[in-house]
Amino acid sequence: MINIAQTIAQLTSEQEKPSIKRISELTGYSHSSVSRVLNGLGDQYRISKKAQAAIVAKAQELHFTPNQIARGLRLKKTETLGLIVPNIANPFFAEIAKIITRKARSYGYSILLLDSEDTLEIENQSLRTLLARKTDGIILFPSTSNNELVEKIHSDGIPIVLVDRYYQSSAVPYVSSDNFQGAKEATRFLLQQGHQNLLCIQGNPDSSPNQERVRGFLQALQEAGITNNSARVIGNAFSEQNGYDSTRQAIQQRSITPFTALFTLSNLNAMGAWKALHEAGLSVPADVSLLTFDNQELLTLVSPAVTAVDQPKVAIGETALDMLMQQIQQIPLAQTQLQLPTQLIIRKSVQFIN
Amino acid sequence: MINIAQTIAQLTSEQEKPSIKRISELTGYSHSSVSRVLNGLGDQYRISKKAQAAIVAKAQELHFTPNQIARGLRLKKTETLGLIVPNIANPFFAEIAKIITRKARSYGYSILLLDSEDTLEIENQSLRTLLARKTDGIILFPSTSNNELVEKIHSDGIPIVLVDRYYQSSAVPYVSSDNFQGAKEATRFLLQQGHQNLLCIQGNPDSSPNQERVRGFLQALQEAGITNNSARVIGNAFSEQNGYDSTRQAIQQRSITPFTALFTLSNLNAMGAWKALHEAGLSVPADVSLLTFDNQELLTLVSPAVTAVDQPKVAIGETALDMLMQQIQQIPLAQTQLQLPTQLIIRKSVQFIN
DNA sequence: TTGTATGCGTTATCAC
DNA sequence: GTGATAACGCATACAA
Repeated sequence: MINIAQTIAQLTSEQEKPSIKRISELTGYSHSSVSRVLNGLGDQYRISKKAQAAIVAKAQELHFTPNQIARGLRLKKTETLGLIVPNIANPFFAEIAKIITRKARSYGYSILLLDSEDTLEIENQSLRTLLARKTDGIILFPSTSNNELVEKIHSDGIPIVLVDRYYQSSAVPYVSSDNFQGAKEATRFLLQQGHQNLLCIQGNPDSSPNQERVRGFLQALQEAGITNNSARVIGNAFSEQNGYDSTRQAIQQRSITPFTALFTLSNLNAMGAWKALHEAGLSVPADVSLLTFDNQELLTLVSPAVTAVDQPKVAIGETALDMLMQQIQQIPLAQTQLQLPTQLIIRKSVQFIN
Repeated sequence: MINIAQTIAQLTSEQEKPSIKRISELTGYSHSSVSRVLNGLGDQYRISKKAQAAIVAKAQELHFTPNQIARGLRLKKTETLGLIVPNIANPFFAEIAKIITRKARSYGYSILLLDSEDTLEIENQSLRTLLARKTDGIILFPSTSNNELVEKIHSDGIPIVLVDRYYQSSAVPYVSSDNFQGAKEATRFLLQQGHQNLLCIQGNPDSSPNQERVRGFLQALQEAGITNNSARVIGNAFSEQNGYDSTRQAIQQRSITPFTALFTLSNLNAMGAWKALHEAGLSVPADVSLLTFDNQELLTLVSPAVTAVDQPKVAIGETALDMLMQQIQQIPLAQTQLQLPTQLIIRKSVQFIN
């Protein structure tokens, strides 16, 4: 009786996971042959039609899918890419993540998503995770303006590309918006509309996009003959809170430092500024004109719709992936440091004055 | 000469990747001992302090990190979770993804992110990808109202939990908002404010959240003695476009089917409706009151701020992960089908009339 | 206290 | 045409 029970148990457990070994047992062919056939190498190895048919049939019957873990171990490639973003809940990052995910899928690659919370500590922990998991490449939105671990990864020859932010005087490949030109163009537009007293609400001063945007802002002012404007750059974070606080403070000191236009350096900053302006009873653009870096759907919904510098998110995401895939395929990169042009989208939040 | 060159090449290539084998060679201890020490089992196996010290020192020197692929193959667990969302660029999904990613990290788990584009085909492809990659569990935001593959995965004992949407009369565990109660409460509020002629702009009629919301809407009307209102549910997708189109159409037919309040069933629908209302020169709430399911930051920025049904995103994300981890750890779930309470957030977009 | 041998599922090298 | 056999890097049962 015990034997029978055991036999039944065995038969039942014989419902093992489909594997090459199992197909080999069931068809009578060696696992080498099975592997070859299933990888489409049957003809190349001149395996008989009969054997091929039997193997394929059994594989389909068992719904066989190769174990990617085993495959990854053997092949030393996982067909997985690591993506580290500072905050996936921020639409800017989410939209680019979408582009990247979609394109990666078209390459047959999957995405391991890590959220660094805009923190060096978690960023590095995430990088180590990706290293241990042997992802074939890494796409990183850096949270700081330099990172030794990233430099090491790059010099170790592991494919990596930086997006949005980058490191000064570093050879690590990156793709970002042309923040300098974008900010300069936006500032010029403000000046053309007759605004002389501008106020710039910046984000994280330690980040390259912010630095470049501020540089564009100041350069446009300088070219217009307006000098000594560095005091007109306030704020310190890419957050709604900072946009709100900085704007409130600016409004209070308006008698000392007057302004007719606000240039916010990110979408979150713009949202905060917008709130503060409305709370103070100031009307856009009648009282204060508003222009922001980083175009977003919601800017078209508020009234008046907000004039914005649009970043080429699709191009950024696709280029990042292309650059990464080229590294993975050992194709030398034509350009390793790319700054893509932005576009000024004129809406209703900037008024002409004189 | 050739020999020398070869020797040098060997020496150089001797810079192999750090591995247990390598540490074993360098320290003179067997790889079993190395593995044990590195997994913190040194004392348990009574490995000498001296050996432990030597092994740990060498591991640190080489910056050894265990290869998670090999580990996964051996241990049959990857410490990776699959997350399939319909659209990572939609803030609702992105915010929950953030919660999930963060909490997963605290468990030591990583997230493989797939975007199904709200399509059954890509959803199934994504599921197969996760199966092949042997993720320890799957969190799925379904794109349809049933899916045989999901049922099979669940009956195969693979940990899975559905989020936001779920399947009728299915045993697959899920967590979502209490869409019925939320919609009912919102509708009641509209009625209390004196509105009798309501119009509901729905999302995907094939999805469970939409069905439940519509049910709540109709039930509240019925309880108020208002009948024959099914004609007052229009639209067919959770998109801005559908919100826009449906609203425009409703405005045109306003003389036939008058309405004083609009109840949109998602944030994107609300955005579209908002646009259409403004384009038509209708003022909120003076001409038309607006209330939407799905609270979002941007609803506080527009003027007037929009009254909304807030879904407990944090609780949804965390509960989903808890339920998944319990399955992974073979802990029986106390409840497999959870509907979490929503909260009506009253702002300025609904006017009292009589 | 430590080492040997085996296997996870796959692909690749070689032999016949 | 096909099949042993080894190897990827790790963990572990079994020895000693």
